[in-house]
Amino acid sequence: MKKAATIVWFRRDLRLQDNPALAAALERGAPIVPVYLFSPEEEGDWQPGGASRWWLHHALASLRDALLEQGLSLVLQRGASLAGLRKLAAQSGADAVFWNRRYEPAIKARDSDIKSALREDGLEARSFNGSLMWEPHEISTQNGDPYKVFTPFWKSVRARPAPAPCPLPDTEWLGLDNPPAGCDLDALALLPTLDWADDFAERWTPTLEGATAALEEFLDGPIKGYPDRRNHPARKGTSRLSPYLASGQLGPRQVWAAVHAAGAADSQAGYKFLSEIGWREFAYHLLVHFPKTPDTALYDKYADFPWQPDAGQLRAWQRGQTGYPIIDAGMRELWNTGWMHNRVRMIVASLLVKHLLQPWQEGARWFWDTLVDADLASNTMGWQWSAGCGADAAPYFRIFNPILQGEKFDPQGSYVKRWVPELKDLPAKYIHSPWEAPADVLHKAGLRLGDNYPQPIVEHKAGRERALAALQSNKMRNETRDKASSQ
DNA sequence: TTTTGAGTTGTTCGA
DNA sequence: GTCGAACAACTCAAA
Repeated sequence: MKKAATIVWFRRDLRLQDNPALAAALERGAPIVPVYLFSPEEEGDWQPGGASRWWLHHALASLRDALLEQGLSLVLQRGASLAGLRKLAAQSGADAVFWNRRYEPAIKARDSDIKSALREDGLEARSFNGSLMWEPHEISTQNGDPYKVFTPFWKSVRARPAPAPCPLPDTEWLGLDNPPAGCDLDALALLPTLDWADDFAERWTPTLEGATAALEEFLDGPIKGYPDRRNHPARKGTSRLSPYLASGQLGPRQVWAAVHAAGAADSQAGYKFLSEIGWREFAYHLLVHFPKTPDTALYDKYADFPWQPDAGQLRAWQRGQTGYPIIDAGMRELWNTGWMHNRVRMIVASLLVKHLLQPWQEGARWFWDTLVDADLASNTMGWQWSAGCGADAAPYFRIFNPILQGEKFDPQGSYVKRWVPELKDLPAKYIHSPWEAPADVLHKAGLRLGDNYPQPIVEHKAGRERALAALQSNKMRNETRDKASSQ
C-alpha cells in the first residue's frame, strides 16, 4: 500500500543538506510535499525587513531548483500558516507535517499552537533542530539557570560533543503525481519595488551553490589570519557566511564540520572562528530564555535610561552623514550591500547609543530592515551589548573613539574611500579626521566641510562626556529608587 | 551559604 | 612614540 504524503514545511532552513525535517520525511518513505508559507504578519513586530526579503526571494528560487532536481516541486503560498497547512494536507492527502524549529518569541508561540491544532486534526506533527548546535533549553548552569556570560556558556557547550550534520538517507525521493499548485515566487512580492537592492546582486550569490562556495573560499584562505584580519574592513578577513546562516542555506553543524575537515579547528584562528559560531548559539540561548529582549533591556536598571531621541540625529546616522568617515562608510556599505563589516558594526553602534544617546532599539530596527543577514537573536544581543544594557555588556566606560578606530583598522583609509567618495582625494593622514586638515589640503581634495561633506555631528570628547554623564545619572537614579523601595 | 575569580572586541592620561 | 594603570562596581558561575 502506498503511504500518505509528508509535508515538509520549509522556514529558515532553505537547504537540502543537514536538514533533519527533510531527512525524517525521506526516511518515512512516503511522497514529499515541500512547502514555503510566507506569513510575515505572524512574526509580530519583527517581520522580515527589505534586505532579508531580497535574500529570501533568491534563496527560495535556489531551493525550488534544488528540489526540482530531485523531482519535487516546492509549493509557495501567502497567507496564514495553519490554514495553508490544513488546506495543503487536504489537497495532498498528507498525514504528517515536519519542520525545523525557529526560536523567535512570536514564532515559537505560533508554532506551538500549530502543532497542537494539527495533532487535533489527526496529523503527525513533528519539529526538529536544524538551526542550532545545542538546543537553548538543554543548556544551563549548575543551578539550572540560563547563562548570562559567554565564557562559562562556551566552556559548558565545548565540553559536550559537537553534533554532526544530519545526513540525508539513501532513499528514493518520492513526489506526488499531481502536486498541489501554489503561487509564483513573484507573487510573494519579496523584491523591493525601488532600485534600492540593485547593487546587492553584485556583492552576493544568494544561492545554495553560493553558500557552499563561500564556505570553501573562507576555509581556503581568510581563516588563516582570522584573529587579526577580521578586524580590517577593507580586507576580506571575515567569513561573510552570516546571510547563509540567517536564511538557513547553511547550518552551523555544516560549518563546524567543515572547519574540522579542513584541519583548522585546532589552530588558534580556527578556534577563534568557531567561537563566533558559539556566540550565535549564545544569542539564541538568550533570546529563548529572555524573550522580551528584542524590545526591552535585559537588566531593568536600563529600562528608563535617559536617552535623547532625535529624529534628525538618527537620520544623519542612517544616511551616513555624521561627519565621521568610518561611521559614514559603514552606514553606506550597509545601505548599498545589505551588510556591514563586524568591526564597523560595533563602531557605528557605539556612536549611536553613546555619543548621540539614541535608543538602542532604533539602531536595532534599522539594522533589522537593512541587513541581508538580519537575525533577531544576534541583532538583539549585539545592540544590547553595545548599549551596555545586555548580557556580558561592554563596561560603561568603553566608548569607541571613531577616529582612533578608523586609524587602527583602516589605516590607509581604503574602506572609507570606497564608500565615501567625497573623501577620495584626501591624504591618509586626514582621512579619519578631515576637519583637522589645513585649508589648502581640503581645497586640493575638493572638500568643503559643512557643504559637500558634513562637520562631525558631535565633537568626540563632548559626546563621550555627555554619554558618561547620562550613565552616571542613570546610576544615581537607580540608587535613589532602590533606597526608596528598601525603606 | 559564602567565597572567589573573572568578565569579546577600549580610551585616556601621565610617566 | 610607548607603556602601564586607571576607569566602578557589579554580577555571574563555580567551588
